Amino acid sequence: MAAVELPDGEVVEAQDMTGLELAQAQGVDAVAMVADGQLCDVRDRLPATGRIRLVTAEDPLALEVLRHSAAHVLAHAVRRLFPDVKLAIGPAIRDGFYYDFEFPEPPRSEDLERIEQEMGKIVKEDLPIERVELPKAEAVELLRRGGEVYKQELLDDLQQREISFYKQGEFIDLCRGPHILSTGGVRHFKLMDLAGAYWRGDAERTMLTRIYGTVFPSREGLKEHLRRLEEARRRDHRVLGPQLELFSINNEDIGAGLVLWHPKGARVRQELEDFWVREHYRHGYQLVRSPHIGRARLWERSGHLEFYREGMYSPLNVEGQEFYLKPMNCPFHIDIYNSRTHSWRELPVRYAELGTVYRYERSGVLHGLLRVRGFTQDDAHIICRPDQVEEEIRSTLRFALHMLRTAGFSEFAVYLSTRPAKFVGEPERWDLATEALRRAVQAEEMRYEVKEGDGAFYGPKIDIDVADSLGRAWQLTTIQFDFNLPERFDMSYTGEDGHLHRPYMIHRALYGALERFVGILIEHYGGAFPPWLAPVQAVVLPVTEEQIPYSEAVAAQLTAEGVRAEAWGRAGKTLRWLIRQAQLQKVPYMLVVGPREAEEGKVALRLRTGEDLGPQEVEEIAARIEQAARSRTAEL
RNA sequence: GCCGGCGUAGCUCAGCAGGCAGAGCAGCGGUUUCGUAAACCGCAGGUCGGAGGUUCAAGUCCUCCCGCCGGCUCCA
Repeated sequence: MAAVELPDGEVVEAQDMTGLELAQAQGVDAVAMVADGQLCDVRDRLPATGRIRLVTAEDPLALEVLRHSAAHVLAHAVRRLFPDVKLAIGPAIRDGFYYDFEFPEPPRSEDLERIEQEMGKIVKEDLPIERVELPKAEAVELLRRGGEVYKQELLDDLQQREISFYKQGEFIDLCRGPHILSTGGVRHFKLMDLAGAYWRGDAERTMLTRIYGTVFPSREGLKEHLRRLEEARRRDHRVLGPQLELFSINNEDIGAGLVLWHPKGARVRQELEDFWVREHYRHGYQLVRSPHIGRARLWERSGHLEFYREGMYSPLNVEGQEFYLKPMNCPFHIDIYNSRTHSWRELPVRYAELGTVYRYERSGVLHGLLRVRGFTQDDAHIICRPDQVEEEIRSTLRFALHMLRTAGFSEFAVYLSTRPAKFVGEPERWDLATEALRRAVQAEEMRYEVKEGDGAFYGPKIDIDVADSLGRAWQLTTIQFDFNLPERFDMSYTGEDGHLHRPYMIHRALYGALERFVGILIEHYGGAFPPWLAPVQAVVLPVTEEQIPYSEAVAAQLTAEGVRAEAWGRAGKTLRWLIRQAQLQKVPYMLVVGPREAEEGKVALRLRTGEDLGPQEVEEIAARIEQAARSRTAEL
């Protein structure tokens, strides 16, 4: 007997029937069921024992099923309009679904509308979605007749004897399921985009056309989703960057993926860097600096030319010698370490550098500040003894969280990546390092997830993702062991025993890259930086032209007290206009001065939040801003 | 790199099927002297991303290049 939980919580016993039959008997509108946490088709037979849950369309778990069915409706519509398309795959994804097709003629973006309309018809027709099981030989024959070369390839990989298809009206598709019961359930959908996608993600193979869409059980769900997309668009750092005069990047003369930091963006970055430098000194790091280029032999020795050449800029030739722009800082730091011998007593050595590197990224993957070709890593290399490894990882984790929390993030996800199939170094070292990583996260009481075999070929690692204000995850911190470079550069220290030993080396970046980090911060804060990062902290706004001299005096006084303040008064500009400008520039503090304030030597404080705090002494306001900046809170 | 979309004034965009390059904002000049998200009037501003080509005529059509945007296994 299987115990089946109904959506209202009631549990009934059932056997020898399908989930669908039970649902119909119970008058339940089930679209899927969950057995052992696995989503499965409600058309399946109930298992003999175990606990099953029937899921309705409203259940969040059903969303995946709905999306997958929507992908079929999309394929159905495309097949009707373009009978010669070949179908590839059409899964549910995080925000919706897609389907990959091979079109005889690539469709144009205008075709999306037609396809959407046809999908609407199929939904209205409310075609029952049925499952058809075929013996493998028949399945092969069916796909062969239809000329479905991609589906045939998928079928070749399947081991089962019975192959499932799903059929709705005249449309049939090889599919694992599960699916909702009829096309009528796919009401609130929208096609989002058209894109190219290689078959199986392989650039060597055919370029297919991918159509993206999204679908929700309710109109409100769809509207809310579109609203969130709009909100993300409003916070897009590529839009806010130029608007807030932070940076520019689309300059044909300079080159793709190369960033110009304008004064305000440079100020934000400078504040971050100042903080970063101070904290690194406080945490026992030594700062070093290294050049932007190095001779070919350096990169030969490091192995970069052998394994990372794709990612490097072409060499420069100077006086018959080849130089490369650095894609990483590590070889330089190692060279500093190797410039003399080291005793076991002086480890750990921690070298840190805001090191600007250049990497060749394929033109199509560049994206604002988030993916660029020239960027500054907040890099460091920790060189230590085996007995120090665990404590180094622990303190680095604490340090990372401190840096991320200060920047305004409070939700983290930690991932531990272990040894991959192809690796260098001794397994014993891998084990020690991996265990040290594991014990360190446990000791810090951080929840973490293991990504088995996902480490780099040269060592295991821990990555930290943060969630921003819209709940999006960004990978920032990475802490990686390296068993490759210490060998290649023959790094050593003299142990207590008087012999030379190979040290452990850990690469780590906390923010990742300054460019990317600032991009993420812009989106996280929607451009409204906390006082310590705001490029302009306060603007003084005169009510009439009469108060311009006074407003300038106030700004000068604040500047003298260390506040980033500007006087914005201009002939002919009303207070309303000035406030609007300040709001658009997201300046945290607006200091209004009219005749009354000028008379009393005060200013009226208005916050970016719209709050009006009335007249105050200038010193009072300076103290307030300094306090907010010093504490690095987001509070104004 | 590849597929699709795009590039018109500093910014946002209009310019339909080739036929004299437009608007709003910003800028500049003036008027207004104004109390918490856009006062009013005027002026100036463009090798239509670049280079070729088709045409009597190209912002518009074709080719190449540059740059930007969405995407390129979240696997039936």
